[in-house]
Amino acid sequence: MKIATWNVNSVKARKERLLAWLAKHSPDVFCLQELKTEDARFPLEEVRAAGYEAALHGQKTYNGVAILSRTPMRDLRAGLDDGVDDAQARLIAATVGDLRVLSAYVPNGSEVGSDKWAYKLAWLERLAAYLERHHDPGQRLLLCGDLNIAPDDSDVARPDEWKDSVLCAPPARAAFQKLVRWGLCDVLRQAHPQGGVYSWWDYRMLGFPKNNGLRIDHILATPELAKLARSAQVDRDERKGQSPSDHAPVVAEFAL
DNA sequence: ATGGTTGCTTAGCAA
Repeated sequence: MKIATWNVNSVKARKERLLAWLAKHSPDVFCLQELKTEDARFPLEEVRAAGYEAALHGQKTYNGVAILSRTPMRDLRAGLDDGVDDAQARLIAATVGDLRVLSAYVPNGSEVGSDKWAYKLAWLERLAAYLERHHDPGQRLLLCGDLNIAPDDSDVARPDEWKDSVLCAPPARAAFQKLVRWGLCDVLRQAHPQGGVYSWWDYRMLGFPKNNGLRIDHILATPELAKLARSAQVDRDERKGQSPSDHAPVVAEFAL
């Protein structure tokens, strides 16, 4: 079973790339982030024609997440489901077979110390509470998406340049470790323990040509599921060419 | 070097 996650940075701007990627890689489950569009404007017919069902939690202009699946999904849940008044569409969950799948777009946080930074840390706390409330580490659970955290310096091409950023600051990394301690394994790290694998390169300052990358997109799995991982990688080629997203897809194969 | 680029929406925000 092939699982993938990709921050597309606008599904409308990336429609042709998305359809081409589906045709080429045929993931069984594909988590998407930053759709930047309402559900009614998602290219549903084209995605269906490619052989996928879609669970959508869209939003105009910003955010928006989805899960695509070749087989039927059930028990869809959008949002953090905690009663907080929050208009930002950043989480959707669905069950595929006996697998619970979460597609998450964690807030970027802008600058350390800003209001957006506080929202990021609060959102991560709410995500941890969501896991406690709805799940346990004994289940087959996948948390996929743009978590906007580079867990370790080995996930950053230029650690000194990024150490004070919202992607690397200690409170963000501590929030990631809290998810790990709860019972989520970092499947991509497991496949590349030496690091040096990146999933995002800033459009600015020639980020990709200089390979000034960070690993902020993740496939996390509960322990029994992580043991079934057979491969995990970043499709770095998707970052190349005309009109790429600033993120590359992360792909993992499971013996399921 | 508070720079630089992209997308959405149309001047300014978010990343």
